[in-house]
Amino acid sequence: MSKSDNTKQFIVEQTAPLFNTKGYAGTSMNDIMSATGLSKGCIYGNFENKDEVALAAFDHNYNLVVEHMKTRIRATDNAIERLLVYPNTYRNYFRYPYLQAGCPILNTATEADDTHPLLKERAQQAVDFWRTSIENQVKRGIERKEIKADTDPVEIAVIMISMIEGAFMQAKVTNRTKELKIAMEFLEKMIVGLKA
Amino acid sequence: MSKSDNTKQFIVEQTAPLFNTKGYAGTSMNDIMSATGLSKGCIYGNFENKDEVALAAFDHNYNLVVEHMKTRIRATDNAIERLLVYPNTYRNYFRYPYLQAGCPILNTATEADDTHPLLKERAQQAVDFWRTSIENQVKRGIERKEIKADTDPVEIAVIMISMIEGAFMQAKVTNRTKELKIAMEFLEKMIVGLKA
DNA sequence: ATAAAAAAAGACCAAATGGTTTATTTTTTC
DNA sequence: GAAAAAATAAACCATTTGGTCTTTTTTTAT
Repeated sequence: MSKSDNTKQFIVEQTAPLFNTKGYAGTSMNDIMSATGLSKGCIYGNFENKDEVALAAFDHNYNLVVEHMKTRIRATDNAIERLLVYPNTYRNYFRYPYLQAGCPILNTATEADDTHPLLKERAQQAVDFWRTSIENQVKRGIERKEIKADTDPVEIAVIMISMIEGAFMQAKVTNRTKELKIAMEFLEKMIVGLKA
Repeated sequence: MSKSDNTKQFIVEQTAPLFNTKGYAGTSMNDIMSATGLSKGCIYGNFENKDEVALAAFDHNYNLVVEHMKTRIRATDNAIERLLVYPNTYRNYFRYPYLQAGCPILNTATEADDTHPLLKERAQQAVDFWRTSIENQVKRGIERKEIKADTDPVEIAVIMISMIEGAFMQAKVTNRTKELKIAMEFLEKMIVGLKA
């Protein structure tokens, strides 16, 4: 890894929480400079512009979540358990630094949907990938007779994502986990109810 | 109504969609000036600062949603129908100009949760009020024997709000209503299933 | 050890930011 | 219809914005 690759990585790591907290419009080049302790020349030597930093920061935040899920999902041995990883993770979001400022997908989607096409596209791809992942997990669960055959994979995926993101929003804005807990418990009951 | 009351109202009406679309950090005084066609002096003659305009704009957006719900709910004659108003409205959000840029609660909550205490408080109050309203509707429905006695009002409220906001986010970021439709249909089935 | 190349620092820039102040216009009151 | 008051326009301000350019430092290759 070259020096600049290193710096690039460093900038992304330091600014990713910033963008997730303050949003794209709310994060300035000055914020980026003080978060990294680097000069403007250095930032612009490694990235074209603020946009590129923001996109890299989103990718980073998103990847952290995906990697977390992948790791936990690998540790399971049936479809029901795999699905339970999602509500279980989000219910304890405060344990994971990259979720403390909120879900990067939710934050980016709501800010960028009418303002920033590139970020919006990233958020959209993230949502689509998430939905497809859940769908596939349900499908494979049906094939392996771990999940009831009449389960609708798309419906399950949509319900899970909606519930998680909606409940997460409430947790963040109320500083309570009561609603999040209720919603995640409902989801867990629903998932367990899919058992074949 | 005095001249300035009129202008104040005008400024709020013209900027409310702006703030809902571009967010607080993304909306500048210049945006406000061109949206209203008024001078800076006039804006600052009617509002202390950008903050005050933003808060008034949120209140306006939020009130439009609340009034819409109230009106539709008044036209129903049982608890099940009343609950159905929510998924029914959000599923057709594109019909209502004040929802086209997104749900003001969701947008404000996700932007302000870590950045703008005053706006955050407004969003929090909105969420709390919404949850309480649904809870009360469920409770009254139980009293009037329109809803099953073993229904948990809090759980229903949390599930409804989470589902609506989470599905709405997906609709906005994907430019599709597929997910929103699936989620709202699920909600509707669930609500109808509460019938005593 | 040194020359060349890469990376980082920091001075610089024009434009935009939120906000104030003064001037002008409009409205109200008598 | 004139004087006072209120509302609006517009010039102005310091600061911050995203971004560039030149200089200095650090790294790399010989």
